[in-house]
Amino acid sequence: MAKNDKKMVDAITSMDVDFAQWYTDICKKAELIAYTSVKGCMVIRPYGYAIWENIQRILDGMFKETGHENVNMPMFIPESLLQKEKDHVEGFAPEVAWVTHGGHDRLEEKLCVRPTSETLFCEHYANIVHSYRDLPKLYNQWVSVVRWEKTTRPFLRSREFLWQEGHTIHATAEEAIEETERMLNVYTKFCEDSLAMPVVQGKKTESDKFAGAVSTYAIEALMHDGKALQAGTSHYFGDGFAKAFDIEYTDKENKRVRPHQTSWGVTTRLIGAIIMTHGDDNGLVLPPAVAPIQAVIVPVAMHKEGVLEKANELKERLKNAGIRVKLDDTDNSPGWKFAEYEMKGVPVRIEIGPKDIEANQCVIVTRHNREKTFVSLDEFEAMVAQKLQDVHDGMFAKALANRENKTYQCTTIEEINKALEEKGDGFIEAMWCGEEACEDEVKAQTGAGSRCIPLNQKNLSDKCVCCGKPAQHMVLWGKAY
RNA sequence: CGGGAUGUAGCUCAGUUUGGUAGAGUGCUUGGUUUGGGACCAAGAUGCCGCAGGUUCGAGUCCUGUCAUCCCGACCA
Repeated sequence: MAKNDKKMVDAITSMDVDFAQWYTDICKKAELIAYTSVKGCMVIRPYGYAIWENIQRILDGMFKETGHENVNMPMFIPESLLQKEKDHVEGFAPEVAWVTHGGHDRLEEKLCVRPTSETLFCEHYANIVHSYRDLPKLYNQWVSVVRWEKTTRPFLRSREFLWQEGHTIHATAEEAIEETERMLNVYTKFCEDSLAMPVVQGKKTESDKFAGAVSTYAIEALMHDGKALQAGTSHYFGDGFAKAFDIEYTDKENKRVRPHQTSWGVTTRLIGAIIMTHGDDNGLVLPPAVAPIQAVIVPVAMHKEGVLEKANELKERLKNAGIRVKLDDTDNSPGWKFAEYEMKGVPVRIEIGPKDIEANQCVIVTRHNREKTFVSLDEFEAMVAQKLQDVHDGMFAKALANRENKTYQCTTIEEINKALEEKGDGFIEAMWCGEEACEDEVKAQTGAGSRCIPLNQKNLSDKCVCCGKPAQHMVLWGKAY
């Protein structure tokens, strides 16, 4: 540890002292966001947006790989259209923003700013789906949506947020269910392989599912402070929306039948998840796959002959190797740069100075553990690539260990409270009878709500943790963002 | 939406009790010296004191309203 540690830590609030303040500090100091004069609407600054662009690029590739096409729907929904599906409108009505005027004139029918686009997709599908030959339609869009949240936080809960929403329509229930599961798996793979973030796949309980869905699946992640964050959802709609929006097609037997639908989405909340899963007291720690800068080169004693030339040469070598690299040749001190790029979460730092050049080497420092390695320039590109992989693996292992240390099996409410009290917030695995009353009771008595019914079930007991009646499922419980 | 707190230079904050010419540190600009964990010297620039009303000869300071941010609840991706 460097002797100047204290000075660096002073830059942000320690996560152990005040996790919420630490989170806000990271958002601002790593230049991810800036606040604006509109509550809950933030500027996503270039560095933050670059993370989102990388998330988009990778996910969009995965969507295309699974046969999806991108489209763009209007941002306005007429009130009458929103109201076609009863559960859907009831679920979203409390948080929609309305447009009532165009210029100076009051609108005949007010327009809702989309909180999600099921209704628009359904209206469109009713127009273009006529035959089994028209199915499936596998659509996705990258847009922003608006939900009039009461309490807002950068990335985690803003009134406008960026997301992708996939909307698909299929000939049969089986196909649609398969799609729902496929996309849940795509999200899981993305979180684990690209964000180094382990997630639990599960099904939402009846009370917690999407407004209008038959079933909602989700991936749940555990943050460093032991609180849960829903990282993505995938819904199966059955033919409920098709009924409400009068979507029908003619099948091979010349019969009129209803198609089955899905929708699925992830949002800029994933950036919040990255911050809270991987960050530390020195700042952000970014997964290499989505880091805007994967490797930063810090020249030492820059004015000395040959240093900057060598640094530039290393930059070119990494660029040619397909690594996102930045050379910082500003005249800030090396120490300043070290701290700066740690705050920004750059996975790998390369130091190159006169002593290194003489020895045909450089120093590679990995962000997640701040380990230094001296590396021969002969194997430079391969070693940087290896270190990026090490950072990813190390981050994943650390996040998984955190989750495992904070996952508690309980068979009574007393045990839940005891675990949360003694070990801190975390995931609770406990059996449940399936009654909403018990779900509510557990939350009321422990503060931990049901997060999901994990697909990977364990049989911890044959009795409900709350009422003691026969258990149906193991539920994952936790306090959530 | 309920309870609490805060808005003054890019950032962190003092000044508000007791109304009287707008402050500090840091950052920024320029020049020089430096450079392996947030360097140093010198000179310089930077403010509708969140916004709108009101009281007053005079408001950063007092009063009313409003907006934003943070924390704790209820609701949510």
